[in-house]
Amino acid sequence: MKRSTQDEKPSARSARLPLNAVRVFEAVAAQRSFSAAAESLHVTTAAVSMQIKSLEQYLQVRLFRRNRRDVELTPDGETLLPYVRRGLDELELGFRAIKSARSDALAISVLGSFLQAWLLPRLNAFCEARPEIDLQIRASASLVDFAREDMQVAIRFGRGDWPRVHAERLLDEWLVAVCTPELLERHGRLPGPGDTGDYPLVHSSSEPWDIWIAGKDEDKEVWPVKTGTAFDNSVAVVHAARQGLGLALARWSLAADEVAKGHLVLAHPHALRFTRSYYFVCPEPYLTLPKVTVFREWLLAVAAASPKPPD
Amino acid sequence: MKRSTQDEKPSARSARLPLNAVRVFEAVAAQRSFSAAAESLHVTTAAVSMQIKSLEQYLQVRLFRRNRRDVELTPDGETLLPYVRRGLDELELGFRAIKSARSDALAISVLGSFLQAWLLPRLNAFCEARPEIDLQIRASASLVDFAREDMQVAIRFGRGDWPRVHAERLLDEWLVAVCTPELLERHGRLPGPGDTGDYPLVHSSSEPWDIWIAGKDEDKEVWPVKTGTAFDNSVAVVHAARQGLGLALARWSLAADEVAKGHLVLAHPHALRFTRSYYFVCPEPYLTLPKVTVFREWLLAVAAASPKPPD
DNA sequence: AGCATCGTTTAGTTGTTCTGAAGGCGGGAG
DNA sequence: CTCCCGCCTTCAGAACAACTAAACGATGCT
Repeated sequence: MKRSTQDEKPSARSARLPLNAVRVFEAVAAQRSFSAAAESLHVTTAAVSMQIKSLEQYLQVRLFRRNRRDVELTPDGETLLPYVRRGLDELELGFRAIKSARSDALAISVLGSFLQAWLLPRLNAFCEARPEIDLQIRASASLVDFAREDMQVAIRFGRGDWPRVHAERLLDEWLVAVCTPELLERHGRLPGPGDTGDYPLVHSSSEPWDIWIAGKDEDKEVWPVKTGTAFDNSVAVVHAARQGLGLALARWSLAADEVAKGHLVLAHPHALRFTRSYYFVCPEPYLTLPKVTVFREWLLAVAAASPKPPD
Repeated sequence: MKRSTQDEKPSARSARLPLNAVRVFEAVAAQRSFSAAAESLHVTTAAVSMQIKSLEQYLQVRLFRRNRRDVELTPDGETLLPYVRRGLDELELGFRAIKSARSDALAISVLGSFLQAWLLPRLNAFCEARPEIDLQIRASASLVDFAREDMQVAIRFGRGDWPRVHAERLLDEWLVAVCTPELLERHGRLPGPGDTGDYPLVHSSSEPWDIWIAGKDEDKEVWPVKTGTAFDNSVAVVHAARQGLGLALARWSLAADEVAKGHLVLAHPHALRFTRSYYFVCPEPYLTLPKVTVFREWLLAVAAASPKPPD
């Protein structure tokens, strides 16, 4: 093969960018340690050291400041890191896209509470309508990293401001005061937000009664812990209320079905709006996968048909 | 170094994704040919063939259909390609970001006509205010590929819908009918859009008089060619009008300065709005580079202070 | 002080990637 | 029809990049 020095194709990508060194760079930056990165890459520290050195030589820039006890990124390294993360994520996402385009499995990540109280009761209809799609549900409290896991879509609770994903509002959320009809008859309607009358209260650690009393949104991440019956699970609170244990402050989406069936009633017509909502989330390019499209459209339709609280 | 089989760090990126093969894949996909890709990568066809083979083995998927005369992407390859492009672009962008963070040069790509008639007259102020920034202007009609060129920002004309860049509206654009004051005195005001009276007309191929007569926007890409004095350059039309050659249909941004100085006057107060505008464009992450921030803020301020047409 | 930790260096080895030549395959020219 | 050409593939060996092990320097902890 002949080689000339000046025959670059105009669109040719510079053939020498040290991609493997880039991967090593990301590992070191993530662990802030050459040795730890070496271990996670299954090579020796020496190999990592050399890769980083070669990348630094290529870029003519020092990427890490080697301290005695640890390693930190230089400003240049700090600049580079987010690009490298996004770049490698994108490549990995591509590999996963192919894998998932080849199978009929659709893996969904969803909050346990939401799954149990909202999604599961509705999911049967989808499975029957689309038996060819093989749903795999994964309940999880933490955010999915689509580049690291074979997951195609997620339902998340938040403000829809997650970086580099397609996020589409599904359902708004409210807090309502619910109890059994019997309890309501015994104690009467609540005078209003800010007052829980003489009701026995059922507490949830994530939506404490303080919110209702303050009449404000849930922006504070951590509320003071209250004594009394408390659950660390938003669904458990609803169940407790259904058992007649007391008045519960519940997420509307989780209590709505029970209210519709008459098992629970609102002790006050007011519904306290969350600033956060439920979102349908996936990597933007996955939107073109047929099974994702189908599921998304079904989900949006079902969400739109979901009852809103009174008030 | 000890090695166990099950000690994956949870955050470790799968260490074996064949990054070099990915680069080869992109080259082949771009050129639709193993041999051409080989040449642009400065290796033999055999090497390319093996890289692709190893990638196909890794993914357990055929990426190319080898025809006799050429090569085409399989659907799976088609799926993978955009991810690979984005991923490699992002990495390359990172390298460029470091390089450009280290220098005080700010490279700007801008349309020749806009540069000449709008940007240059204003740029001096910037150079004086920020002498430490070393501006490099590049006039170009085509869109810049920030991943392939060492260019930090651009000014483009369009609808602001370019993929994967930050685009911010700078200036709207109008078409106005301009001529010298003498000509206006001789021929009088135009009766209205759709009528050019008995004026001699100066034509520009990119903004032909058909637009004015139709009173419609310039959505059609190609207009029928008109006979008569015609220029293929939007600035030349303005100059021609200034020479008294006739009535010109000119972009407001290019004629405004001449109008302000009284060298040109509007033959009709109507200004025909373009749906396209001038945009400040750069890769999103570059927005954090100080020199980009400084230039962007200056540019937005100057654009906001730029005169709007009457009407 | 002495050991432990961490990154670097060196020299030698391993393993991957590349080359060059040969080969298959099909289309178009003669 | 046959031959040659263009294109990708395969193979064996060569070239090279990447890796390991071991020794080393630097530093902090005890």
